[in-house]
Amino acid sequence: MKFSPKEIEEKWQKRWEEEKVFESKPDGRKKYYVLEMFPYPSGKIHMGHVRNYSIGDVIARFKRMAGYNVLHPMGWDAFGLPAENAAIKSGVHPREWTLSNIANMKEELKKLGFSYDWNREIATCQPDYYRWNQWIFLKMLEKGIAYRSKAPVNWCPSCQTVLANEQVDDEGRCWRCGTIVETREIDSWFLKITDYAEELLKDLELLKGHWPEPVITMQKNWIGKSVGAEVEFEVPEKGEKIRVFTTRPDTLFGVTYVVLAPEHPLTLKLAEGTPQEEEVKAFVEKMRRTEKRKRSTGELPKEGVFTGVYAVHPLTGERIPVYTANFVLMDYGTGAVMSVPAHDQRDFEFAKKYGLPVKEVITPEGEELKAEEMEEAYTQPGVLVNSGKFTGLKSEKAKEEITKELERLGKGRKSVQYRLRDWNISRQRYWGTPIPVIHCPKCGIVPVPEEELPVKLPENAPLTGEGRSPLARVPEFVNVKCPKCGGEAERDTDTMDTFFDSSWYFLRYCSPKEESLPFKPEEASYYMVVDQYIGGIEHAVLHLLYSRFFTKVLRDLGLFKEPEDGHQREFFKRGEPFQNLLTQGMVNKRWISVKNLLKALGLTEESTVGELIKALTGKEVKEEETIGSLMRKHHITVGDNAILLISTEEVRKFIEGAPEEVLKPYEEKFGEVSKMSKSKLNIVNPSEMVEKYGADATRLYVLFAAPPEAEFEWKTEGIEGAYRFLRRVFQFATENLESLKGEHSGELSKEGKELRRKTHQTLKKVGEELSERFKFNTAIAAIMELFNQITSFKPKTEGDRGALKEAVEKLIVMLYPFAPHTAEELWELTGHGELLTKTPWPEVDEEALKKEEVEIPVQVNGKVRAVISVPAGATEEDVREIALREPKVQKAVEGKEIVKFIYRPGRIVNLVVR
RNA sequence: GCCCGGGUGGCGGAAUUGGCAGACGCACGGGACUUAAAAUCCCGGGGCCGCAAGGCCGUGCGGGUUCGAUUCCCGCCCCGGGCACCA
Repeated sequence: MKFSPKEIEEKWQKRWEEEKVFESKPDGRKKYYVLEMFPYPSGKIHMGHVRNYSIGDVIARFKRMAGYNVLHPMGWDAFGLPAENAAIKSGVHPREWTLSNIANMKEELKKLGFSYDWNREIATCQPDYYRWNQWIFLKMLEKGIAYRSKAPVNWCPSCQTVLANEQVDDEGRCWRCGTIVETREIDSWFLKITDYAEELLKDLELLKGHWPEPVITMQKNWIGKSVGAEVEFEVPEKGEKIRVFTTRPDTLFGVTYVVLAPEHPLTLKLAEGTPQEEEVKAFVEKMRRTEKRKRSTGELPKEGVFTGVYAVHPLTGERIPVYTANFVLMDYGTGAVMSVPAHDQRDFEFAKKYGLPVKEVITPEGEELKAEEMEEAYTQPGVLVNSGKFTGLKSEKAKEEITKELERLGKGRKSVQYRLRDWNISRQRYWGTPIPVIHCPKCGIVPVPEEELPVKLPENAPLTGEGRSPLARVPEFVNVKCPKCGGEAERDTDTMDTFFDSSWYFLRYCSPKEESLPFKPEEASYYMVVDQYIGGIEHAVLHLLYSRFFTKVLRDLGLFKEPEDGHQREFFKRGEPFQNLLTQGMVNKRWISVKNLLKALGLTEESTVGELIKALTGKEVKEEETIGSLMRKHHITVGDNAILLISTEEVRKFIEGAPEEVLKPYEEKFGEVSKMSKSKLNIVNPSEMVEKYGADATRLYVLFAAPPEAEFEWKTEGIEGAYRFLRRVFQFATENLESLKGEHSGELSKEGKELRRKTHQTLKKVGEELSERFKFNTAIAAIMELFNQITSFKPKTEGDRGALKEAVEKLIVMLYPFAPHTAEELWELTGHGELLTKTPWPEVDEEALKKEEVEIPVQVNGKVRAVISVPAGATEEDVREIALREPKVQKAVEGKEIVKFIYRPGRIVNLVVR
């Protein structure tokens, strides 16, 4: 029988849909919620998606067989800039663009045969989804979690929009378009995530062992908690106080100057009327023009000016100069620092540059430190010196004591700072959730009444990519009556950051059609917490932190009904949405740039096309055009994939075979491996793979190539291997249908027993991998091993035929989570009436695992010299005797004294000889 | 600079508690089938020496603990990622 994946796949996808086997409703069974990060509908499924969803599908299908009520939903993160950019470029409405992309991608997902409950599909751009964004926002507004503030924000001049700090990369570029970000002051809506900083940090403890360690660390760093003290420095001649934050109150006596951020409100105020006023003004102005990124990365040399005034040290009463400098940032701590040059490297460098005093107040235990001899700051803890009554204390103790003293004097207090900033959710864009508030000249900010939700996006906003929000240019949207006073008022014309949409979508899946609340408390109580979440590491902070924040907020709003029992109760109580997280690695592909190809061939852009052809094929042709000129003609740059160059008509006509094949040897040797991306043209289109090899082979390969969390390099040969394996299994089963369908009983031969043992060993191994370790690559390897044993097995007895039948049957079942279509087909062909999808995962027969004889390696001085076979119940004495009888062992110990005999039952023998 | 993760054949990777290093697959070599090729099937393989039996070496490098180390400890090198004038 011929193996035709296409037919098989269509057949079973249809059957599964007809029998509604992937639909889930709350029932008496234990639930299992497996979730993959929903995709942005960019147009096509890419390999990263395939990998993500294949991992999820293996888990979902296995858990279903293991008896769980599995919730496995899919939806679309459908708001966002690309749709709007497409509209600007080609005039197509963002809704149309998005919905047609969704339709296309859904088709692709269906062809891959993922076991989703499509009844629960959601798209965040639909009013019945985003109305709940608005509802949640209003609840947050009520609770004071959402607030309005004028704040310096990151403005991307290209996207014409405000970006969150998280959306600006470390080079100060927009995360989407790469344009350098500017700073602007804008009225915006913020969410007070900082109120939850402590809880978000503390609950990371609960996630340990369930989430990958790097993700936990990244979140921890992102929240960035520092414990220290706030200290006040008075400036008597101006009647002002400078508040600073420090993590080292123990170094307070070493303060020799104070520094304000240039943007600090006191900077200009203090300098007023001093001889330094003009200089300070010029400095502040200069800093305003300096890129924020450069300021905050430390790549600029330290620079500052004296403000002309002195502050008073809170404990010693000394007069110390006040400076303003570029290295102090307004948006961390209080925007001012106390400088302790002896014990802080930045302060040290600044002090040396401007000739400010260095005063040592901490020494390493048992050592002396001289300020004048220091070449860098001593930043470790130690023992206090020159610190009045605190001299002699250790740093830790001194921190406490000095803080207490400040509190007693009313000049300071204990303080905790976080790096985490509140989340700015306002976007001056069209394709997002309208913010449901009305600005009334009389009443101020008025929330849209709940019964008027959703505030729908108008269809006809002009999308030009310029100016502020497109919604501001739709009068019938903007102009409304104030719900409070009935007077003329205006709607807010901003839309929400799309991270808002994705911060709670996993809850909506629990009740996707609910009309009176974002989700039904009983349903969320049944399905939540997500048992297994799977997605890319790129969401380690943003999406995952926001989702944790939202879940905690929704819990505090009283939207959950706490479950009576269950292992996840603790996660539920703490508002943690995802119990286990798996971050899958990237799918990479080898490619070669024009630059590297030319280098490998020993050519330059000045070489002729003729020389290129000769180097590639050995053919002599007369083509005098230079490669550089050809590249300019086709807009190819040296960083582009060389495939572009080879595919130009001028080159293509001289080479035989596909351009990919011509380049392959050069890619192997001189190419590089990077993430599949459009710009590098190193993309493998999943749908083409499904077309050519089938969904099962594509999925099997992606899962077999590497463990899920590791990166892997896509190789065409690999998917061919997966295809061959499936075909061999299919062929073997269909060629042996008679014995696989029949009833067999009787005695087993030795080989028959071994086959049974292998079958149950594999079952045990695969079961463990699927439920605990998620190392799908080794699970598949084990299945392949079993298959290799099956094909070399020659049944001798009727009982043997039974063992063979059992082995193949179990193999089909084990194959199911990875290659479900092929497995279903074989299940049916081997005479099973019920869907394999509905078949329970088989039990391991512990009896079959037992061995009569065990193979034990025998080492002499740690080197393996022989392998002996001993009866399973052999005593240490028996084993010793068998080992010593072994000729190879005898040879190795000949003429030597056996000092020690080590036996680890069932594992190893080691003879120590001298 | 700080914090994670990693380094094993030609390649992807395996070794679950310190116990036979290299499972499984890919690529490769040899053979069978074929007029031939492809496909398929069988066999082979870490390196060095050897006709072979066998021996020696081998998990980034150097040391240590142990009967025994890819695994544990100390010191270093390299690669990938995150954070970073954060007070």
